[in-house]
Amino acid sequence: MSTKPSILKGTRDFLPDTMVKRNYIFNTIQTVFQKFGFLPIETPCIEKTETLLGKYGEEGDRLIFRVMNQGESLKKADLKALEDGNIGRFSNSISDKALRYDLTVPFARFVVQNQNELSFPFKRYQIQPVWRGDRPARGRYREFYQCDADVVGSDSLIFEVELVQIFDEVLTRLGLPDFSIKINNRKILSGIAEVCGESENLIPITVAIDKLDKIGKGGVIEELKNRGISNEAIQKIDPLFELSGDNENKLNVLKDFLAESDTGLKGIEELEFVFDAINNLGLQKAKLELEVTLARGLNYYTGAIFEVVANNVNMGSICGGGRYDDLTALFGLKGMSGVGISFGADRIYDVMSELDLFPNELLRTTSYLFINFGEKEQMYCMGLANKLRAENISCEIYPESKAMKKQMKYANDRGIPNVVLIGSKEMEEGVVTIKDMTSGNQVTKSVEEFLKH
RNA sequence: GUGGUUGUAGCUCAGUUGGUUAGAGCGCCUGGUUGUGGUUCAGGAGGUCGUGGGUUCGAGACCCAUCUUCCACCCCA
Repeated sequence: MSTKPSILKGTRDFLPDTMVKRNYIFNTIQTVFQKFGFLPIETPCIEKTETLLGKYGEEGDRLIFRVMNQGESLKKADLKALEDGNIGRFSNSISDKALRYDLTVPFARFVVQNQNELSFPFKRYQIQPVWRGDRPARGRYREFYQCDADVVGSDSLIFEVELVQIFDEVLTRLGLPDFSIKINNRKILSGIAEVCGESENLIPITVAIDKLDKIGKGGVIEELKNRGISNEAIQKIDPLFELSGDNENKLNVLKDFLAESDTGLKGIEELEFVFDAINNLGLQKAKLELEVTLARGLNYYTGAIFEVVANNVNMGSICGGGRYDDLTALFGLKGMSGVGISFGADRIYDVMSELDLFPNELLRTTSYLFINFGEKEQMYCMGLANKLRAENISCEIYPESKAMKKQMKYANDRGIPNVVLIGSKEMEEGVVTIKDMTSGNQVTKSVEEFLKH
């Protein structure tokens, strides 16, 4: 019995015309990463569960794809836990491995494990798929690629600046017409909570104010109330909702607001450094915006936080990133500050498709198709193809001497711009007939002239 | 995970208050005399109407379940 084949929800097959566009994105990102001195690594797609669990917050843990144990070890299943409804313990009893949820945590593990082989500050890039047991939606997949660049072993703020430059360079190269790099600092968020006397409620506060642009000021205040934040604190925060003007303005307001908080002021100082540097160096297409409401879900961030959105497109953030002071400490290596960014290639793809930003010539992977007229001609064409390929010109030979109509159609469907016709007549005379598939024009030239280009 | 929504040919969709052999456009295949694609003309193939139950003399249309699609929330790349 054959069933209709299908793939898992949230996963995708990529056809060639999609792949050439995806590769174009990956190559662009990789080129820029290399330009800034980042080195490539890879890590396994499957990790020990203990490596991943507890690094992404409660919601994150829930979305990690667990991989079941094999064979005999399944007998260790904790059926009692299952009966008690303790799904977590039951899962752990039948699974001790999981698919990676992002590239940052495995990277932290990698750094600790290989610390003696690395020289610091270590700058790595990594382009690999990650998996999330999320419900798929527009721009959200269960399997998708992340393109990460991180630096560990330095708390220098020049990396924050360089990472902003990388965002700018990559997305400008890809032709995005209008995008914003939003930046904030966890220390500012801590400072806000501190000034309000709600330090212990940092997470609920940030989650609530993160939604400002979605649910508006009223909605945020309500949410803060629901989360048990005191009225005095809410009143205190209030002016921040009205924060407007340019980045400098916002920083000045914040400076007053956070005057009592050393942590908060430190955050401002860090941001000022980044803004000053970027003002000096300039950006190509990106707008760099201070966004106090930017929080981001990942718990491990401690300093700068980044998020990039494409303007005028209905799509979540296309890139993210931030500084994490102590991620490697979780694996036993202290004092290793890190900062990194991630490009969501799949979402960038979706945005570029929507805005029609892919160059047309991407699909033209083959320049010449040799029409096949028979055994003798085929061999002769293979010789010419050899010479073209030696010059790095891509070409192919139709594999059978089928009806010319079929061969031409193949060239047409494949978007091959030139067809080479060499029948017995051309062979005898030492010439080739070349048809330009766009115009339909045909010219005949000598073999030498054809190979010269 | 919560609420709603969708499912008919490879694709986009029609299909009248349940009633014979389920349609269109595009795509695909074949041909318009054996060296010409894209355009044009003439033919053709292709659907157990998501799946499994149920109501009915009769279901693509109605009911239930399940899967799937899309949207919002949650969260996120």
